[in-house]
Order: sequence, then structure tokens, then C-alpha cells
Amino acid sequence: MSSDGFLLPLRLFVGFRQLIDGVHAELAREGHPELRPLHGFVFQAIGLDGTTAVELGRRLGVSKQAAGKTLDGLERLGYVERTTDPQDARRKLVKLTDRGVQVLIRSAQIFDELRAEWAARIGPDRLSELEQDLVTVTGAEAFRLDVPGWFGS
Amino acid sequence: MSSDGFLLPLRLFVGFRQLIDGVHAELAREGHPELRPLHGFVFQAIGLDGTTAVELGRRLGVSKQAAGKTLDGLERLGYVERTTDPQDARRKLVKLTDRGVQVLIRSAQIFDELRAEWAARIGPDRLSELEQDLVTVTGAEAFRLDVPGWFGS
DNA sequence: CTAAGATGGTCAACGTGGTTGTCCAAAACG
DNA sequence: CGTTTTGGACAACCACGTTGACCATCTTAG
Repeated sequence: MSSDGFLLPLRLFVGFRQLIDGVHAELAREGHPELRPLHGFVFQAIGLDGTTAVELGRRLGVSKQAAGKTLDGLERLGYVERTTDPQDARRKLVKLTDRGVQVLIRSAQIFDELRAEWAARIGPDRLSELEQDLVTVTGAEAFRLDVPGWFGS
Repeated sequence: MSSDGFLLPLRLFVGFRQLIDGVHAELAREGHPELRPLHGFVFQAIGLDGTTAVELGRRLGVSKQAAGKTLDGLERLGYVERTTDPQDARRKLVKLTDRGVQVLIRSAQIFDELRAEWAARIGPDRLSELEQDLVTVTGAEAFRLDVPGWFGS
């Protein structure tokens, strides 16, 4: 049985999904039930300094239109706001609202908590090794947000 | 900077994606360019014994309709065939064609090869530990195929 | 044995997400 | 200046998953 090689991607994904689901379950409990797994990465990509739709698309590896649509949703939910750039009338600066910043901070905290749970189960040293090994193996590749289209047909 | 906790899910996903992309790049090179990341898991779930659409949906954590649609695509591509069950006229048995079985076997081989590359980079012991730790942490949770809907809004 | 319920499959409608193509206004550059 | 590039938005399109409904068939209870 060569299921050895198959175990690895499976477990990587299950681990990923458990962490993401864990964060969003807690966020939902704290008043943010509308947030989807995708949104966490968008928040992260926007950051505290804000960006533009085009730049966001670049960071996430999707088209500017896709990034724009996602921002539309986040804006409707009140996590993001667009302002015009006084220096450049073409650009619209996208910034997190207070509510958005709160989520970003909370997400980081919850991720840390979940990481601590992992550390408690396998030991902090093993977890550090695991992280280090993943970085070594995967290199500098960035996160791509086009998961739906990538995964599906 | 609490990016520690955020590093973990990111790297898990990047690793997952690199493995999946690696397999499908190679499969594409070998005459299966139409296959999508999703399909590998479907093949695995169908297995050498075959199943039905409903059962497939159960295994993958999606509705029977979604499973049926995916099978439609795979059938059109010639990787799967449906036959009627002589014991039960309601059921349609889904089995991999020869071409489908080939892909399943090749996928396993390529996963093993990619795993070997990882082992070469971080050492076989560290890789085994990594796998073991992931299993310990993630438990018995199954793979869910509803990634597009799960991830997106 | 028949009637009621459960099960397998398919069709249709809907919502979401991403993509390409097109267009326009504002900047940058020659 | 005029031309090219850039940021943004609109539209059409396709893929995937979901729920709801419907039908045929098997199972089971009265």
C-alpha cells in the first residue's frame, strides 16, 4: 500500500482546515458569523495600512475584478471602507474599519491559542520543528487566494 | 508580532497545494491535462471497488447531487463508468475505467516521489515526525470535498 | 399482500467565486 | 502636447455546491 505519499497532503489539508474552522467558529461566537475562511486572508492582505483593489489582487494571486468583488462583500458587511486617494484620483484606498481591525487582531490571537493547543498535544519543540520543516520544504511561495477555481474543475 | 500562529495554517496550505500541484503537473505531462486537484480525491474515494453517487457524496462530505455532477464530468472524460446494479435497479454502480485505475496508481506513485523529495530536503526522520504529529493533532477527521463552497463566501 | 416509508438518482433553480473582455478616467511618460 | 499605462467598474460566462422537488424502486410494517 503506497498510501504513505497520500497521507501527507491529506493531513496537511485537514490540519489547515481545522485551524481555519477553529478561528471562524470562535469569530462567529464573538459576533462575526458572516465571515468566511477566505476573509481572514483578505484581512491579512489588506493589513493595517490598507491597499487598493489591484494591489490586493496581486497579493492574493487573483484578478483585480475578483479582489474587487470580495471587497464589495466586505464593505457591505462593514469590515472595510473605500476612500479616494487625494494624490491619485484613480485609486481608491481600501482600509479596514475599526470592526475590521478588531477581527484582524482577534484572529491573530485565536490562531495563537490554537497553535498553543497543538503545542500542548505534540510538544512545543516538535511543533517548532514542524513549522520550520514546512518552511524549508515549501520555500517562499506566497498564498494564492484562488482556491475555489483552483481546486474545482 | 503574533504572526507565529498565522504562519502555521499558511504553511500547511502551501505544502498541501504544492503537493497537489506537483501531482497534477506530472499527470498533465503524462496525458491527463484535464484532471483537476479535486479529481484525485474523488478517484481515491471511488477506489478499486467502485461505489454509488450517494455513497461517494457521503465519503466526500458533499451532497449526492454534487457528487453526481462531478461523476458526470469524470464520465465524460472517460475515467469512470456507470453500470446498473442487477440486485437493485435504483442503484448505479460507479467504477473506475482502466484509464481511471491507471491514474489512481500513478497518482500514488507520484505522491510517493514527491514525499521522497521532501524527505531528501528535511530528512526522512523529520518527515516521519511531521506526519506523525499531524495525525496526532488532527485526529481521525475525514477529508471534505466541499472546498469551493467552504472557502468562499 | 398491500400500503407507507426509505433510498438512489436526476432535473431545475439559485448563489457565490473567479475569469476574460471591454471601457473609461486619471496619471505617467515620450 | 499626444500616447501609453494604470486603477476601477461593468458584463457575460463557466464551474461548483446547495436546496427543493420528483420519480422509480426497494423495504418494511400492518
